[in-house]
Amino acid sequence: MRNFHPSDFFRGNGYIQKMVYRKTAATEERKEARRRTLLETSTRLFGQHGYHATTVPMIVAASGSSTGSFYSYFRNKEDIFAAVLEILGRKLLQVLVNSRNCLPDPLLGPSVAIRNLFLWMAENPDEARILAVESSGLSPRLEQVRRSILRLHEEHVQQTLEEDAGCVPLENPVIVARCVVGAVFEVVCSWLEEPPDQRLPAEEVARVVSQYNQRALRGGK
Amino acid sequence: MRNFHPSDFFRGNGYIQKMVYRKTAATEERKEARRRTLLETSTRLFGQHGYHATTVPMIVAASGSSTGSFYSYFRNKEDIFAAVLEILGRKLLQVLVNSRNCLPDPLLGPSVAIRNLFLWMAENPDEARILAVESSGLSPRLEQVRRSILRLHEEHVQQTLEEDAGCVPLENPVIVARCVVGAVFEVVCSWLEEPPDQRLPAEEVARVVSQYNQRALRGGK
Amino acid sequence: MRNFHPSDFFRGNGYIQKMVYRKTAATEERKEARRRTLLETSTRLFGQHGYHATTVPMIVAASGSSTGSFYSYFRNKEDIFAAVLEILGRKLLQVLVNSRNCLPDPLLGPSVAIRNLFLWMAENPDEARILAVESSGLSPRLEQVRRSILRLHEEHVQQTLEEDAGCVPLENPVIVARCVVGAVFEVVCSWLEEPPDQRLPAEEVARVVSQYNQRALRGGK
Amino acid sequence: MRNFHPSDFFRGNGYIQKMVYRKTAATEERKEARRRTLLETSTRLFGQHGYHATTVPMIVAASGSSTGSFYSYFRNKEDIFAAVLEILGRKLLQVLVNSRNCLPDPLLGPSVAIRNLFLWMAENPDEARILAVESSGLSPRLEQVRRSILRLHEEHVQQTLEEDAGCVPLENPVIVARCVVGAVFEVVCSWLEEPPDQRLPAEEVARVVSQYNQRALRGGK
DNA sequence: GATGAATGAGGGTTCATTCAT
DNA sequence: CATGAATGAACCCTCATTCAT
Repeated sequence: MRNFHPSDFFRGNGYIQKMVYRKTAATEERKEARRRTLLETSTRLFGQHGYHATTVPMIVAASGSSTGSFYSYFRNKEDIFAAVLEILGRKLLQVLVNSRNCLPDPLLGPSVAIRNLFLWMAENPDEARILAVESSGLSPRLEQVRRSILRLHEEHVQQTLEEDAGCVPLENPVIVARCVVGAVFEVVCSWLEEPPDQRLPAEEVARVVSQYNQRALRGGK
Repeated sequence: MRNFHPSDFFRGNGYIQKMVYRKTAATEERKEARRRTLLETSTRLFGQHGYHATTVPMIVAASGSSTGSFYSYFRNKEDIFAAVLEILGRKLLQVLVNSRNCLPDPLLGPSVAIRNLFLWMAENPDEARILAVESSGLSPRLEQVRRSILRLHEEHVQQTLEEDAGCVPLENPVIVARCVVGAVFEVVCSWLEEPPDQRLPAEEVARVVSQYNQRALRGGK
Repeated sequence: MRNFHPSDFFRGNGYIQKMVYRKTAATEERKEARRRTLLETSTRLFGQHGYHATTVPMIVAASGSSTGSFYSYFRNKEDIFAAVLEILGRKLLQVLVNSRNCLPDPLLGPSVAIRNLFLWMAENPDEARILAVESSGLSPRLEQVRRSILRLHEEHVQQTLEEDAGCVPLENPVIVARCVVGAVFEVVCSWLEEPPDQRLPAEEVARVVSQYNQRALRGGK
Repeated sequence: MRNFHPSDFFRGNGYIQKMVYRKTAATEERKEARRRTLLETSTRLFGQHGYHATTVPMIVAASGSSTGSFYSYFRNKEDIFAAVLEILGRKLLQVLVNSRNCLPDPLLGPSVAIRNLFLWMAENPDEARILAVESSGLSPRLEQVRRSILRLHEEHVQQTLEEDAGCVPLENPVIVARCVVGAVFEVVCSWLEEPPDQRLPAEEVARVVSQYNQRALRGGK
């Protein structure tokens, strides 16, 4: 990376924070807040209208910000989308990790995780749409971000499976993990596209999906 | 539909063929051929570059046609994409129907269909990408077309399942069908995104996916 | 050159004219005319406001054209400026060539050419400003075009000098040629920047410049 | 000038120093130092990248300053460029004056001055580029600054010529002075644009240019 | 009927400048 | 007084679509 950009110096992206000229804490906080606002607003807009139909003017208008400000926080539109994706990836992972940690019975492992995954997506339709629908077919860079998120989840699913003694021995856990993700995403998207008043209760759908995968993974046991 | 458009009078879209100016059969055939060329070319381009990155000039240049001509066959870019989608939907259904018809043993039903679905997509990467990736997150109209295709397949899967005595009794076959489709699409896409020289053989992946779903559907039996 | 652009197929730029689908002569002519209009308009605007202050909207407005049209004739703003420069280069060379051809006495060679060069620039202030002022300090590509034009003229001056028996033997004709060009450009620009009612007559200035260089070249003889 | 600006009260621009809030000398010095840093940095940047490609953020970053600070020293970007130009003008004049003062033989006057002018520019490429290339074709105000600098030099050259008894009687010394300046600038710029390893030695080029003008001015004597 | 030149709205992005802190 | 975050006008450019030929 040769040409730096202000956004390179934000916390948590692996670059040390240079130029710590003792800025007032207030300013720093406002910056963080604005950045967060931009990210939240664009998550909503990307989820509702998709990547291409969401324009930078739309984002800044909805955030009460300005074009110039936007470009001081993010290198370009692709950049903010990538940031949104990464956040979603982390949230998603959190859902899985939490599912594993708060487990009453380890035998339920995959089943509970899948159920929670579904429920989280059902409750966060914008996020779900971004992850499952809008993040595909974009630029190579974004495709890569998306892939790396999915890979993380695949790995997590894989681990969960391997820990689960009840599982049938899996020939190719990576592919199986993809099946799980694909199934959940597809069902969530279909469910979200139905008019809210005609939907089955999320809980019920979650149970069906979870059961489906559970059977596939544990051979009916 | 208030304003008619030449393309409304093409065969097979529910409108009777008006404007029977008694053209020579040759002309009619040439028109059909041109339309087909446009559709095939744009299938390739949409599959390779995606909906947004494929421009009308690109399509007509690659088809040896002209912009004006394009717009006499299709109302707009969305229109040709919808037409492409519909064709793909029919091809996909054909794959499933054929799988059912040429079945040695009805007990293998879902398993064989899933395997064939995967193999067809692996052999037709452009078509696969369009169905699984590029057709999501576009305009509401296209979303609807995509949904209606998937619904058809869900119905087909559902039928196959219901005919299959070996299946565990399915609580909600529609959702299960979605799981199947989602799993297959996700695995195909991941597989297509891997560099060709690092991919597992299509046959093998197909077997794993098919097995996964088979287990989910038949409870390991 | 990998990505072609419509403008690549214009006459006279070294690319064979492809796609000669037997277009009507009228259309071809109108295209040529529009292209010429764009070039002439932008020559004027570039000369008056400079490269950076001349915007594409300005050019198309003054040409009675449209943005889209502009970009079908020229790849971008840099491209049209390069085309303008090349035309000016050819015109300039023409002035020099004509000066040599219509020469009453070969001994007058350089002197007459310099005089005509000055007079042509004085009569075409926009063109003069572009060549002498506005074409420097731009992008590397444009710098190169400018340099190649100047090199051509240097070569021409050099030839003229070498043919001229009366010249003092020149140690380094390239540098001398640059002196000539530099002197003429600088004097023209200064002259053009004076308010028209305070200027000396062009003829007189031309004579002084020409004399100056004549003395430098022929050592007072 | 109606609206004052802090920078109006800097030394040496004709305005008496108001606002004598009796600041400590140290503060005053720091301010001067900062201003000088900004000027030196921007000289380098303007010379290397040109006026338009040099942005205010670039200048302040390279100077270790801040935007706000920048605008307390200079009214705007144009302003600092004008200041840079004026400094360069003074330096240039110094070169000429020194040449005249340290002269062993007054007959060599113009010749030595031209040689020194060339050598100074060759050794200070950023400054040379600004004077000869980047300062043309900008805003009217900057054009005026540039012109006034050149006028100073023209006057100096003119004086030198008039003192030089060996000169042929000059009909129009102003124009002749412009010829000299133009020739030197053009040769310097061409020379600077050649890759350093292909350049003739500066000394040699200086000699040729100087000789050329010497002949023009003294008629070979 | 076929052509492709023309259109122009609207996209992403930059950067000089201001002003609250 | 110094700072640098915020601003937004204006840039260049693309491309879906129309329509005269």
